[in-house]
Parts: sequence; C-alpha cells; structure tokens
Amino acid sequence: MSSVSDLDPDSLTPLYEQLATVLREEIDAGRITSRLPSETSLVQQYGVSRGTVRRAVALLIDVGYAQVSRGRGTFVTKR
Amino acid sequence: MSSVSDLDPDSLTPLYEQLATVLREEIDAGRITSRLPSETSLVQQYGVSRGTVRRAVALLIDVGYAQVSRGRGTFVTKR
DNA sequence: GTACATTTGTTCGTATGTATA
DNA sequence: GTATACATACGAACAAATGTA
Repeated sequence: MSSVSDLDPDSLTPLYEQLATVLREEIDAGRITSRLPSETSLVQQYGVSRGTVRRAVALLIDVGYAQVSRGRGTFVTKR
Repeated sequence: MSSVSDLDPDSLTPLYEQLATVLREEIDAGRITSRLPSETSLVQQYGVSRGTVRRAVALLIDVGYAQVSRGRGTFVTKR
C-alpha cells in the first residue's frame, strides 16, 4: 500500500489538495468504505502532518464525501 | 461588522502596526476583555494573514497588553 | 461510576518559499 | 538588498466527545 500515487511535496499543487484527491479516489474506487482512517493513521500512511490531513478531509466534507463525528471518527457519506 | 476602522493596505504604516493599534484601542475601550480572539479569528476578521496577526499580537505583548498560553489562547493583561 | 484510550477540535510556535514594494 | 505580506506545512499543547474496561 501507500502505493504508486503517493504525494509529491515538490508539486505546485498543495499537499492537502493532493491528499484530498487521493482520498476521493480511494472512496470512489471502494477501497475506503464506511469509515475513513483516523487522522493519526492518515498522518502515518501519507507522511504528512495532522494539519494537512485535516485540511484534506475538510475538502472531502465540503464536497459531501464525508461526515465527521467528534470522538468517533470520520465516515464516508453514502452516495 | 469589520466596521469602520479597517486596515488600509495602501497606507505607509505596515498592516501589522495598524492591526496592533486597532487591537490596543479595542482593549482600551473595553471591547476586548480577558481574551483575544484566536489568531484564526483575527485572520478572518481583518482579512490579513496569520503572520501579520502574530506580528501585531507580538507588539501587544511587548507593551504588556497581552500574554499567551500555548494551546489555550492569548489573554488580555490585567491593567 | 470511574478511569483510560481513542478521536476529533482548537490554538499557538516555528520554518520555508514566493511575491511585491 | 530589505521589509512586508501571504500561503503552505510541520510540531506541540490543550480541550472536548466518545467508547470501553
């Protein structure tokens, strides 16, 4: 895992946008279902900071891909 | 809001100085008490970057108008 | 009922790169 | 070249909600 399409720190596209795109693809492909990994997990998986993870997830929420429940986790929105 | 005395990007006075002055006036007038808005709030309220906010607040701290507590916030110094 | 771990939410501290005057 | 200003990114500390033992 954390396969080919990892993030590119040298890209002109910000890391949080790159990560949001990756996560959206994972959801679309059905590789992430029902629940997103915790922020801490995503930090480890993608080698970025928590702030970057949170910004990426915020973008997913904006486009209706996820909902957050404090203390429980972040859940993929049924589509 | 973000009322009358907003900041003027075209002024010769740097934005961070303008903001420091505004905040000091708010404190003196009693419109800001006990706690300053978070840096993020000030960013939104005044339409400047976080660095500019931090520089302004640093000036307030220099003159004894505020104290910072990491993770909690910035507090108006009792006078 | 309490204590603990997990998870998200908020806030400040710092560094770097870019653009502009 | 210098100072200002913005955006991105990482780190750390603190807070609150949740679930479980």
